[in-house]
Amino acid sequence: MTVATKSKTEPRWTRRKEARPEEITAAALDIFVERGYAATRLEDVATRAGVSKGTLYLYFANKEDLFKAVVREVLVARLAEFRSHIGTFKGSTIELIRIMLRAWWEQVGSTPISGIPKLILAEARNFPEIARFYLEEVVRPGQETLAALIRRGIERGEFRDIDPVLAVNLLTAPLMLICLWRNSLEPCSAEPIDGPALLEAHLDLLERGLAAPAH
Amino acid sequence: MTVATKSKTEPRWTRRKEARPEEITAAALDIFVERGYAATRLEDVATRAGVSKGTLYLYFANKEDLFKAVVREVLVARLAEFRSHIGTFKGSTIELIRIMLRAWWEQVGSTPISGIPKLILAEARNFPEIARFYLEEVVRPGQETLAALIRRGIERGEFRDIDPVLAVNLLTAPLMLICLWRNSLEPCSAEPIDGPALLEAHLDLLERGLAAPAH
Amino acid sequence: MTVATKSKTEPRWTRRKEARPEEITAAALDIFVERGYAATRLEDVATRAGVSKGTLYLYFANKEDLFKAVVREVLVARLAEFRSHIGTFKGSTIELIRIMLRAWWEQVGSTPISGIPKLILAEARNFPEIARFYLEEVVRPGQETLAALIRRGIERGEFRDIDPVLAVNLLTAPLMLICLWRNSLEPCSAEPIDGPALLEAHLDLLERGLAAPAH
Amino acid sequence: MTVATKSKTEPRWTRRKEARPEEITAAALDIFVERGYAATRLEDVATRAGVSKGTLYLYFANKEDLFKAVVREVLVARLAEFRSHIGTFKGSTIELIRIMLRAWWEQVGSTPISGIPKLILAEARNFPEIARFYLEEVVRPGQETLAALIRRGIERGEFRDIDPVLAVNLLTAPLMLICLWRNSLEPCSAEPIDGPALLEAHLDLLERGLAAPAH
DNA sequence: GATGAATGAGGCTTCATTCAT
DNA sequence: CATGAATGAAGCCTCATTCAT
Repeated sequence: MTVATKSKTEPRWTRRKEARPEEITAAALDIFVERGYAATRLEDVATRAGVSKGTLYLYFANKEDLFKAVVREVLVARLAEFRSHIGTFKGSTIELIRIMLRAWWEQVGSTPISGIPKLILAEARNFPEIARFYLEEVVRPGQETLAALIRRGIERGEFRDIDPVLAVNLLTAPLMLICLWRNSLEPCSAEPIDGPALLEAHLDLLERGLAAPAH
Repeated sequence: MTVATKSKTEPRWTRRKEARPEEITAAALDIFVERGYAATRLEDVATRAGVSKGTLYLYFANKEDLFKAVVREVLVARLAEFRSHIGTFKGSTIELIRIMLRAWWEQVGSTPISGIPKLILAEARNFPEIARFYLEEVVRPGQETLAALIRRGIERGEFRDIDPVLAVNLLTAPLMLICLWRNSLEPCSAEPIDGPALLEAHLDLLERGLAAPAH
Repeated sequence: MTVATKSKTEPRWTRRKEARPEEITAAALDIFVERGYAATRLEDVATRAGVSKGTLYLYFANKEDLFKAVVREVLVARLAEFRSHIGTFKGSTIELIRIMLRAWWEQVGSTPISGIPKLILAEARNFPEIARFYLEEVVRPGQETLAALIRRGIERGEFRDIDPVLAVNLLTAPLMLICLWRNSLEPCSAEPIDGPALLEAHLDLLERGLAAPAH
Repeated sequence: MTVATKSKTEPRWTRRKEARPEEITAAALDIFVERGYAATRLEDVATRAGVSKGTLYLYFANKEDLFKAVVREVLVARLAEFRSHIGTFKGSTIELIRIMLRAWWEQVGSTPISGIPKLILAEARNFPEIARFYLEEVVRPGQETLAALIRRGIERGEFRDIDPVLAVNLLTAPLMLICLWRNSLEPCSAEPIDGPALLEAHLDLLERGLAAPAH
């Protein structure tokens, strides 16, 4: 929220107050993803953020508020960024999809943000409000954007006739798999998933599997 | 104190000792899936199982023990059942896969067992031991079985050359999506996923996407 | 309560019901002495007595009642026995004392009954009623008997002039020490006290320490 | 919520963090001595210490840890104090003993520390570790010191030939009696023991009973 | 603003007690 | 009579939250 052009007034303070909330939500994201909401102790969040327990309450009303802030902040920031890209895609539909998935890997799949889906899946039933927020702000828009892409492919004769909704689910399933694997089983000594390779294989499968029959 | 004149009141325990553990784990599975481990209160488990709090401790040493019993029991029971089927598959490889996925839907995807993957993904980092158990007893054998199927398809010239490990991930990703969706977002008023339709679309995609080029 | 003259009716039962209460109190004495009242679990008492938990309640109304029964039974039985001896003592006073202490060792100090004083000291403040019972039925009569002995020694010119009450305390202190040591520190790997030797040394000390000056 | 207009209400914590542990162990000593370990409720300890239940856990990991801290703190503090006195004794051996016992009365017998022996005797078998600690740090050194005194008396021709170990037990038995009486039966309306008088009588008995034969 | 000592509601767990068999 | 499965009150302990400094 607070940004670059800030005053130079307090010279003796090295840690800038304005950065606090972000430092805290970043720390909280890590621990919420790692342990889940209920098992996360605010003391641990505070410690990882380098502040005291009491300080959390200067910025967030309570644990639930912090949780929502974590989800919202990360999502809201990324969503804006993502949407701006989507409009600019050009070329053949499968090429658009290829570019999108690669961008997704760069900005989500390979970053701590990949922890958000795991967090939400795990806590959805304890936080229906957050689940709905996520559904409406992330899932639905994402699905609609992708469904539009699929429809574009069908209309342009690139893809065979397929239910766009089902196609969107098939398109996104491996992305979910990557997010969840990376943030749950992989840290428990499972061998890591090779994200880029899986995405390329997925794209190959999609290209052939969606292709319209050769006239 | 006076006992003589009452004889038809509801009995304190009509059911058998042998039935109790399953009744309890069934109730516990529901609630663990719904809320996660930490947020699950044993009192709620007891109530849903129709027993008192103390009764849980006649069968399980503590909460963690109950949790492990839930995972182990459900998995172990299903695994045995599943393995017996796998050996009997015959016919073309894609047909085998088709039969397997449909069987999976019948026995896992459409049942409460679909909650187990969600539970494990959510709690893996709090229960690394269970994560490892699941990896070794479920994930790895499942992946190996499927990888063998893929290899069979390649060797018989049915499938194009593809990394079997990646193919297995692509094959299973929509199954995971179904499990997770059904047990997290769907109960929060998200529109339900049509499992059978998604699986058929998935199979179509696989059939075309894996097919060897018609040379 | 139930006694010797019992019918010969049920021939197929080997374990006689009438022995039950004593078997239970004997087991309970051991465990109460070992762990204290609060830390004693009735399940352990039942197991050691070779009966089920429910059976305890056929003979004792509740835990407290069992505790009181243990104390009372052991004490009442011994007290009667002891009192019968006391009247018969003869000879010089120090000789009487010598005989008494040796009898005490035989019948109390070297037996499980030595656990009773430890039990009562440990639980007196939680069971004032028992403490008072013990004071009035055991401590006070014992002290009076001994005080009478001391007075007899003084009157007969055997002992120097000493406050009989204090003398009784000095007389009994090593007995207490033996009881407590044997039932608390000794089982924790402390080297055992040699009861008979200590009593003999105590008697020697008393003989010289109480002796009237040779005028 | 509104804070401004109240400012003179009782403060939640006026005392220092450093004072708390001692306040708590002092309160705990009282209640542990009074009720025993198992029957002591931490809530009562907290109340007597003037803090809340949770506060105990800021200073002690759990109930057992608190118990050990009570024993250790009281003993360690007194032991150091006591040892410093012992070296400085001079004069005839019986005179040394006389001085020691009087010092013991001042510093132990007449103070709450007299509750420790009762506590340890009562709980030894539940806390063998503490029993051993007490044996090695208190009982054994004390016995050795006293045995050395006895030997000194024998060597200097003041005392007759007696087994020093037995003599030590006879020497300390009345002290134990005082400790136990004061902390168990006496609070249950038993008439109090006159400590100083008993100790003087004990010293008289010892002086005569241990004295070497006249010529 | 920032701290961390203090609080106390709430959950896990034990075990004395009950009662259908 | 005897059993032992079942109960639920009670106590230990955790941790989100508050607030004097």
